Amino acid sequence: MINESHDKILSDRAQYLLKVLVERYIRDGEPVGSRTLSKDSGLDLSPASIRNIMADLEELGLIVSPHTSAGRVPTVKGYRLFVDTLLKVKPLDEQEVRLMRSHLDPAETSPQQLLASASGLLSAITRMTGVVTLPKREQASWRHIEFMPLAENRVLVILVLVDGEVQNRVLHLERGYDAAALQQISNYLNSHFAGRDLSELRRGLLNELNRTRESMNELMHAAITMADKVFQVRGGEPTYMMAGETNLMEFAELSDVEKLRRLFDAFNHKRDILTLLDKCIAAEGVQIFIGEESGYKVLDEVSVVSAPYSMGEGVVGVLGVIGPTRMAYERVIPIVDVTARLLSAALNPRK
Amino acid sequence: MINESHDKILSDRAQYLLKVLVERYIRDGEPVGSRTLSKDSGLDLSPASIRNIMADLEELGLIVSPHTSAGRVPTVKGYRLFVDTLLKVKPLDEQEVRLMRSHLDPAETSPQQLLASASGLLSAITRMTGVVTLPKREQASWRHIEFMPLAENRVLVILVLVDGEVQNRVLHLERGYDAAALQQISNYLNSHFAGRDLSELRRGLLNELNRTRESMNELMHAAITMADKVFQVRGGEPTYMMAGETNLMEFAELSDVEKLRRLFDAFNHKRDILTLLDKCIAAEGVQIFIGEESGYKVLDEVSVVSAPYSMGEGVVGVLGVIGPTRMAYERVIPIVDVTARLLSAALNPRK
DNA sequence: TATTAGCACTCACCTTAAATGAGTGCCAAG
DNA sequence: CTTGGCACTCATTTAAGGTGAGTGCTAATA
Repeated sequence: MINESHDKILSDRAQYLLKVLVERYIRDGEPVGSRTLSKDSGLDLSPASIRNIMADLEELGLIVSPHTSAGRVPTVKGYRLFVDTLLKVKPLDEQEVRLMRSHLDPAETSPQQLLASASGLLSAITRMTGVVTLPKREQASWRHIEFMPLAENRVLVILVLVDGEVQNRVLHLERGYDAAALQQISNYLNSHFAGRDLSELRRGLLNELNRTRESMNELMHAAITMADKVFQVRGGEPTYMMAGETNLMEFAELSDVEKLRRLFDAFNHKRDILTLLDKCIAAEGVQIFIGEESGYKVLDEVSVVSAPYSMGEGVVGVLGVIGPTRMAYERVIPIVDVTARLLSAALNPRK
Repeated sequence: MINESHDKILSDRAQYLLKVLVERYIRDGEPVGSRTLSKDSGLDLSPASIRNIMADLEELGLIVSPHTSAGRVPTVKGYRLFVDTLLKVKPLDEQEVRLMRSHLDPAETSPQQLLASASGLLSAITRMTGVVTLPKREQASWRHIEFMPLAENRVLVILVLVDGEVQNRVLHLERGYDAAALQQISNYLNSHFAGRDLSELRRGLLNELNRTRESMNELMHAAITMADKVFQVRGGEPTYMMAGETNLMEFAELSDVEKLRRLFDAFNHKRDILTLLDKCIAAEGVQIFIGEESGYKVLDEVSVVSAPYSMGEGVVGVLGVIGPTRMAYERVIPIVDVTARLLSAALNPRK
């Protein structure tokens, strides 16, 4: 009775059986029993022996049975072991990659459209939900700014970033400026600051403000405070693009309307999903959150497979796939990986 | 046996009973039987008499029983009669209107945001799905256009409309232009054509093209063909904003995942919904499509209540609510009506 | 003629019980 | 260590009976 099985290293055979079990469960979604496993494994073992091993696996918390007389199902820990050490990701074949590349054409008119294509592609190819976070732009630089008067002291700001993305917002000011004044302000900012990195811009502005404190005319002062306002509120809250949400309705484990509703609500509120995806932006390659690992209750029954993509210098966003824990990881992982690479390439036609 | 009931005019009493039945069914979603109706109606009639009348109503196709021993449920025809002649829409009380108005603040920074607020408001207040089509802009005029060179013969076009909305798109051209040339082109277009109505613009352009055929320098020619390109493809396909899709999951009649999936897919494909909503743009006030009336199979189980809204001169878009056929029309109708008015008012601060 | 009471009938829905069968744990023998 | 055997568990299925809401019809009543 000495508990020597507690941190017992899994035998190769046990690991192999876990692998077979997970694969089988992923394939058809039903608890797999000892007899099935015995046949499926190809090993020459009787169901009874399999049962012994399964008992070990259960003791280690890698599998559970949903109820007494059902087969076993992988736990999160089981999936984790599976994807971390048992899984063989077979690279996509050339033809698939070519197909994917054709959907992420760098000649696509705008980066925005590229991102939309990427999430659509992920969703279409995996038949699950594709998601792409919009680029963090702290280190992006802008190339042109334009101001335009609106009614009642409001000013429309148009900001063009180097990659051709256009942002616009409306500023409420204390006083109005006429078109000519605004034109001067635009000119001043464009000639002095265009091309600067957004994060270093504010420092530059403050410097300028100090340096020229006395000599400065009112217009320049206005220009600088206005620019400050613009870049202060930059971009609103970050967000993402999704595609294929409805695909998730096909999966039996989500066929409960209440669960679906919670999941979709989470998609709409975005906050949880975003903070989760943000964790991946630091990581190097593909990241996987299985079920409850994510830490969000709504995501208990789904897994997220993600990978960062880059633009210009560094990583700026994350893309991925959301689907049931019981997803075909060995397929999804390379798909996400390749999509991230292709997107990065498409976003950097220069290189 | 002479069929004199065939196009019999409904007695007042029968109509009244239909009204009570529909109201009751809307209230708690279950088939209503003769006994319930007898009590609910307030009339001093026994269930047996009610049954006779219900038989008449059924013969006229206004109600049906889902199965032999259930109560009766309104048919589409029944709902139609109900909303057309039986329904008393009570106007919203002052307080509600004030609340709604506060959510559609004309000081809202951009029209886009106003539309988003409107659909959000509709969804929040009805607990169903709110939808707002984006304005048709054929008659809108623009106030400023700007071109900016991108890599590889592509040009970024920024178009500012009079209401402050900004549109941008990318043109692929046969040859490249440098920043200076594009600047000249912008200047030319802005000084000659800004403020023109978009629909008459192309005519103006063609005239100009003919008038100055020989005397024209290459740049002007480029300007005109470019502008033509811009305004030709104006705006991509029309679309709409939605809010509260997930609210529909609460309704029992849509608790079937398969139905939900089809409905949500329809929302995503937009085409059917848009053509349906477009029909309403011509109508004066509130329009109602009940179930299959819409002509789209996916919408069989839902109703659409819509009203057009205006901006500047005429009607430019439609907003509305999508919910189960069994919705509280007497509440939804005034809500949609008022929202349309408030939105129109907010979009026309001048007037 | 309109209304009503009475009655037989239908049918969804619930409860109960029994049968089924996949799967398990454990033990003793190989 | 492996295996056959065996008793046991328990979700799932099937059948059967009971319940009750609701109906249509008929005949009596006002």
